[in-house]
Amino acid sequence: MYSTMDIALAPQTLAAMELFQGLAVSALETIAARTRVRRLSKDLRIFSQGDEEVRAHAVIEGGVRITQSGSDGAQVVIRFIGPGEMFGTVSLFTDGRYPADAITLAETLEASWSEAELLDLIHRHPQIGVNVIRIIGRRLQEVQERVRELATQRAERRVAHALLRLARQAGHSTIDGTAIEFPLRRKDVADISGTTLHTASRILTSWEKAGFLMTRDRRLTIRQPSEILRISEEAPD
Amino acid sequence: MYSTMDIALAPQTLAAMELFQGLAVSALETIAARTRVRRLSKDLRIFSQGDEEVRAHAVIEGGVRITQSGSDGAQVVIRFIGPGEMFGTVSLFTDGRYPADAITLAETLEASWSEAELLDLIHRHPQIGVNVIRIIGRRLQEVQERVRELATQRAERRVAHALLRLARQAGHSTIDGTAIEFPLRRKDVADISGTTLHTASRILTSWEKAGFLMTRDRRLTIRQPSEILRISEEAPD
DNA sequence: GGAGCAGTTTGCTCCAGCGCAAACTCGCGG
DNA sequence: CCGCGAGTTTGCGCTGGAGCAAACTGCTCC
Repeated sequence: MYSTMDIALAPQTLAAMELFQGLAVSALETIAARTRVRRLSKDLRIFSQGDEEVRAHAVIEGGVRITQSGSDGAQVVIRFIGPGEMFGTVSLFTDGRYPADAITLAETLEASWSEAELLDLIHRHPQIGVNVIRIIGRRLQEVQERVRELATQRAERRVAHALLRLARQAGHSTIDGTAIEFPLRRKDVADISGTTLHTASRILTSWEKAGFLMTRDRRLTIRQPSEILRISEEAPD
Repeated sequence: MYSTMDIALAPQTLAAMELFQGLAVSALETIAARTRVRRLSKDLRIFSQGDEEVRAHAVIEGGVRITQSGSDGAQVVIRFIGPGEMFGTVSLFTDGRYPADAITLAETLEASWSEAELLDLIHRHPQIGVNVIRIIGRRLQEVQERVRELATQRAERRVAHALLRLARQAGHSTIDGTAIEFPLRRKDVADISGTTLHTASRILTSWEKAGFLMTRDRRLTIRQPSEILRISEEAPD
C-alpha cells in the first residue's frame, strides 16, 4: 500500500510548496525533519469524509482527487490536487473532520503534518499562517467562480473551463501540447464540470475528432489551447 | 448616504462577531477604538468588484448582498451577510482586489478595518488570525456544498436549501414563524439558488399558496420549516 | 485465449426549466 | 387620482442535456 520509511525530503522540495512560500531555507530544513512523507499506490484512499484524525496534507508528486458526497448519494469532485498543493487542511481549523474523500489518482508522493505540528509551525513561522489564509482564500474565490459557472453557463463551456483550469494547475508541456499530469476518466471530467458521464464523453470525443486534444492512457493532452479557450469564452447566445 | 461620526461601539457588540470569538474584553475595548463604524442607507454600494482599496468589513445591523459577475454579464449572488458576519476579507490576503460587489439590503450598521489595522490586530491577537482561517474555511465548505447542490439537485430543492440557509443565518422568530431579517426580491432568491427569476417566482408562489411561507414587504417568513425541509431532502427520484 | 470487467461511445427519448412575452400589482410622485 | 416604474406572476414553446440502454474497446486475471 504505502511506505513511510527513509524518504529524504530536500528543503527545496518544501520551498516549491504553496504552504511554505517566503520561508528561509534554514526554517525549511527544520520543517523537513518534522514532515511525514509517504509513497502511496494508485487508487488509495488517503482519508474519508467524516474521519476525525485530521492531518494537513500536500502532494509532492502525482495527484489526488477530492470528492464530496451528500446525504443523498450524489457525489461531485471538489478539485484535483497536483504537485505542490495542499489538501485536507481546512478541517484542522473548523470541525476536526475531513469534509471530503481523498483518493490518489496515480502513484503519489505525499507529505503531511499532524494538527499539533502544523499549529506549532504556524506559531514559529507566522508566515505559514498567512499562507494558509492565502491558499484557502484563493480556493474560496475559485469555488465561487465555479458556482457562477454552474449557475449560468452551459455544459460545453464548463468542460472547457475545467480543462483549462486543470492544465494551468497540473499541466506540463510536451511535444504534442500541454499534458495534464494525472490520469482522468471521462467520469472525472464530468464530475468536475458538473455534468454527466455521457455529456462529457460526447464533448471530449468531439474535441478529439476536431484535433483540439488527445487522450492516451487516461491522460489528456491539450493540443490547441486557443480553441478550448475560444469555446470557454463563447457568447451565451 | 452614510455617517461615520460618533457612533459608540460597545465591546460586547464586537464580542458577538465571528471575527472576535475568544478574545478578552480588554482586547475588545482597544479594538473598538480602532474600528471605523458607519451607518449606511439602503441600496448603497459598499465596494465594487475590482476595487483596490480593500478593507475588512463586518455587519453589525442590517444586511449586505455579495454578488459576483463574470466577464460575460452573468451574475450570481455569492451570499448574504447578516449581523455579526464578516465580508470582503479574503481580498486582503490574496490579490488586494475585491472579488465581488457588496450592496446594502436595508439600512445597515457596518464596521470595517484597513488592511494595516487588521494585520496589526492579527499580530497582537493571533487568535484573530485563527478566527479568519476558521471563517474562511467554513465558508469554503459551504460554497463547496453549494457546488454539489448546483451540480446534482433540481431547482426546487436548491431554493428550499437556500431558504433554510438564510433562515439559519439571519432568521429571527416571530409569531408567524421564522422571518428573514432583510428584504429579498424574487430575483435575489433566484440568483442565490442558481435559477431564474421565473422559476423562483413560481416555486415561492406555490409555497405561499400551500401556506409554507409568506412574503410581506419583500421580507420572507417561513411558516412551516418542516415542509421546506422535507422538500430540501426529497429523494431525487 | 477467452471470460470478465472497467471505462467509453453513441443512439434515442423525454422533461425541467430557460427564455420570451404579456398581464398584473403596488407604491410613489406629481 | 392617475401615470409610471419596479417587481411579480403566469402562459407557452423550445431545447440542452439528463437518463436509459446497448454496443464496443481494451485491460487484467485465470
